[in-house]
Amino acid sequence: MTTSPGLRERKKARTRATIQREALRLFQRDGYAATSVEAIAAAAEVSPSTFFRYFPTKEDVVLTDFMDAATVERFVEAPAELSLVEALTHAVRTGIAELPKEDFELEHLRNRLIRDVPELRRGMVAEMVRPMGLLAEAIGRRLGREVDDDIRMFAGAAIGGMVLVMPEHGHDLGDPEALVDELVARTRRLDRILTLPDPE
Amino acid sequence: MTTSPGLRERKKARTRATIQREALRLFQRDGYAATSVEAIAAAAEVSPSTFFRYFPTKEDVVLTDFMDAATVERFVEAPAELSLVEALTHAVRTGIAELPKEDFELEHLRNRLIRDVPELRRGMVAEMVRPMGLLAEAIGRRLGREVDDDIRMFAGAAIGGMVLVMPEHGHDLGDPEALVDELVARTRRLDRILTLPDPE
DNA sequence: GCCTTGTCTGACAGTTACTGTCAAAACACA
DNA sequence: TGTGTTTTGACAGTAACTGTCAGACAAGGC
Repeated sequence: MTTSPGLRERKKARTRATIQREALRLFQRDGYAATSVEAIAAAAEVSPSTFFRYFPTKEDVVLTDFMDAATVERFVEAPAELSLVEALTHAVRTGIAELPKEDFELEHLRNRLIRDVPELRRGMVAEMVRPMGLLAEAIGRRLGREVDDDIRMFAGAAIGGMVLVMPEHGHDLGDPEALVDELVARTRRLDRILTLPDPE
Repeated sequence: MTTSPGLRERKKARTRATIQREALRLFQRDGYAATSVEAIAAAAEVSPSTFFRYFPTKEDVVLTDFMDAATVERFVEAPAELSLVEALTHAVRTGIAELPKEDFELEHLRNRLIRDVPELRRGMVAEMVRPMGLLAEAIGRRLGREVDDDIRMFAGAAIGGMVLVMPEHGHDLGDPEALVDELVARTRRLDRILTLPDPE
């Protein structure tokens, strides 16, 4: 895994990371709207064309999906006694914990941007459809059960339930632990609201 | 109310309706992306500037909010024995029923566009934050209860729960009754998934 | 080392959604 | 009819994308 997968691949990964890092830095410094793709490309020392090859839109630099394959796996494999919502919390929580603190800095910056820039907030919500779908499938796997409308609704409701209460925390949640605490509190609430009916 | 509110207002309303009608017609004929704002403006016999005065973005021609003040009112005033989800169904259902069939045609066209054009679908989901907020407040009013995080989560979950199952109906739902049936079936499911805990 | 093959990059031109400004036109009201 | 306000159209400008194409660069066989 950590062994070199070819010079080409490594270079691509580095370019991508550089673009994202520089972009976030500029967004923070000058504001999202005021930072042009051209400026980002210049800061990352690539051409605008290259920028768009790595990120299809300017938004996507900030909105990389927060529910990845690893999170899904942790959700499915979570201790059996946990409820669905608890398992989800568990998955996200351990994900945050495993994050190197350098990455967490970036993550934190991303979250602040999403919270503060309306356009990004909007994009984030729009992007939630994918996590919903992923969660639905993951629930199916965790329960060893066909994905039906009940599961799809449950998944959508679980993600949708967080939309209005997330922007709430105006405080910054700079360190991982505070964020996790917040998350746990929220999801405990969510667990009392949601119930997945038995199949059929 | 129905008496003329001045020539000016009437003309504005007509212009707005014309723009929207022409836009939807062109979207249907040529496709959403292939129809430029300039073309819409020309078809509606206004200037592009005027188009943007009536609709801040091209998307907004299609994405006029489906949860308006009247729906909220019907929700709040729905029979007391109905559950929250049932009351919501009731509100939407009666809203559809009251729609003149000409308007329903347009509504139907809009729904098809939203379903079929990815960009619009995305926009629709992004726009759901507002209905969520409206629903949260409406729930507070209906229950005569302060809007807290439980209510916010419930509202978000109720709307979010529909996201994955709505695109499902590939069939067209051309007539209002079929649509209502579909809606009722969905929301009955939703009612078993969601529970609003008592305050505190 | 060298050459071929496939991939990545940069330059460029073009489209279009959207913004802001300003003078002219259309309406409201006396 | 005249005056003040609102609405409109023309125009210029910005910036996010899209598509194309030739040149640079890495991978792998010789």
